[in-house]
Amino acid sequence: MGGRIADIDFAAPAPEVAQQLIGVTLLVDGVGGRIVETEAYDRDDPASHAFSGPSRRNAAMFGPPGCAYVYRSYGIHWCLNFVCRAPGHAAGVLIRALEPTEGLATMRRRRGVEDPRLLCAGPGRLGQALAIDPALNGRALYAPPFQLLPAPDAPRLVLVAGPRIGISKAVEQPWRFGEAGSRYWSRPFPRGG
DNA sequence: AGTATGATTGCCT
DNA sequence: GGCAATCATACTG
Repeated sequence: MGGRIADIDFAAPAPEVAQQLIGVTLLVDGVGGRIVETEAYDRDDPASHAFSGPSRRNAAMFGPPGCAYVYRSYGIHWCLNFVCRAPGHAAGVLIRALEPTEGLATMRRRRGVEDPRLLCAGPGRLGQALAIDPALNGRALYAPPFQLLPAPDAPRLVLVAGPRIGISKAVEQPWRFGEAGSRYWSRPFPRGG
């Protein structure tokens, strides 16, 4: 089916894609791990980069679903999103945390820390650990260097949800999702997990 | 042109 | 808990 990669339907609304992605293994050049935390951003979402219309930075969000949207955060970090819904809709899912499983030594070297819980816990840390950079902006997620591997135990995954982090608008929207009980979140969820 | 604001992190007290 | 780093974008004039 068009738009479907691994077990993910990128044509679906962002909150659904954000939940489908939990448990999926994300690798960039063979380095990465299981996605344990995501956030959804929709086109008509005051907290989204796409809310104010197309710009040079968010152009990838207005492109086809199933591609990467890479942006610079606070002038320092490179953060990775997956574009979803129809082309031009400009919805996306921010990948916020991984449970590291592949390329631990590489990620430790890139991050400069040993603790596996500090390698990919947060969008900026994840970007550094996976060497996310602007060259990946707009690239398809179904082709190298990206790999998305289905979660073998997806039906058994238990998810938690809560408000998104670091935003000032639409703060009450519970569009942050995580794998219940994971020790690799960027921050705890308010009540569950 | 100038100013304010971030989908953050790490270091400081 | 506070705050600097650092820069693209948005908003003001």
